[in-house]
Amino acid sequence: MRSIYTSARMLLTMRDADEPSLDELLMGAARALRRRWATGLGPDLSPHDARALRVIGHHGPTRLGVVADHLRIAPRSATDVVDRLESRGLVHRSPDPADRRAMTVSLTEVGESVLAEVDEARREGAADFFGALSDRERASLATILGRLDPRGPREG
Amino acid sequence: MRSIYTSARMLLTMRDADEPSLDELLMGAARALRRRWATGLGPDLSPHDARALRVIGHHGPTRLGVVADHLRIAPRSATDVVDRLESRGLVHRSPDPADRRAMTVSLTEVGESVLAEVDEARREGAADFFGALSDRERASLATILGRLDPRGPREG
DNA sequence: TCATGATGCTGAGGTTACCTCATTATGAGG
DNA sequence: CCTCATAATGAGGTAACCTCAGCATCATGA
Repeated sequence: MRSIYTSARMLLTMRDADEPSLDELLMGAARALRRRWATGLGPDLSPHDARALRVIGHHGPTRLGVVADHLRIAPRSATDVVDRLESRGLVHRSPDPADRRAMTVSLTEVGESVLAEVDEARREGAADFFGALSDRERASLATILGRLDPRGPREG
Repeated sequence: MRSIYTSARMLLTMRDADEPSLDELLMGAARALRRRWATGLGPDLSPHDARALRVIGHHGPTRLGVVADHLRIAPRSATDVVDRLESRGLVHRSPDPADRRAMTVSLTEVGESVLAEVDEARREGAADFFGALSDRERASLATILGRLDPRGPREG
């Protein structure tokens, strides 16, 4: 209990006022990386649509509901997202052979190549972004970030 | 079976498939912190409105246009944001004494106390989130994140 | 000093990406 | 086979943006 007040709390509250705090640094870095990725996408594909493309491409033939889960949107909204991608020729629907109620979505050839570009730009952006760090720093960063609890305070 | 190569590129591209990459770790950590903050806000204040409240509270009497700049929205949209906060009694408009075209926005007493709560929840959320780390790890994380370029690749 | 153009806010109206609810078709268990 | 759950989608609504136009005011320079 003492450590909350003697260490963690101190480090987080008694810093110099003009230095960014840890949370600002973290959010700033995330924002910078997101911006870099977004500019790499070009004007024709929103980050959200790119994400949908990645989900579908990674998953293979994907049910609409699965797309919704991964994008954290309502199932009904996945229909619209897929409609949009389909109208641009990036994906196509097929009936799910295992369940005649369901549709699966897959990438078209155009979709595959667009996804390859997106993935490459993304990988390149990340490599460039983290390229400012040394190998040791990258390893250290990965270790530390890995120790942060990605779940809420009281969930698991 | 991984090779002896440990260069930067290798670290970024030849990781184990089930281990999250550095960019995933970073975005995951940012998302976790954002979620923690959002749940602390309660259902009555969106993250965006909370941000507006912080901008106004930190700035003192703030022109609508300044609010727009900080929220990265069009000036016209700042009017709506301030309308909403005003209708909830959190801020009030006053004419700008230096420019009779302009309005400034300030926190009401209620706004001050809501902002104090928001700030406290935010600070607490961050302290709790980074509390999983040791002092050394926090210091190291701050140093490393500080070395990442928050600007784009070719801007400054 | 006054015409001219820029600036600050807001009314009007449009777009977009969500949402809920209802409907249709199908699956799955008593 | 009857009933309930589930998958996708049509219909319709909402919230948060946007642009454009308009009004008041400021700033400039002839």
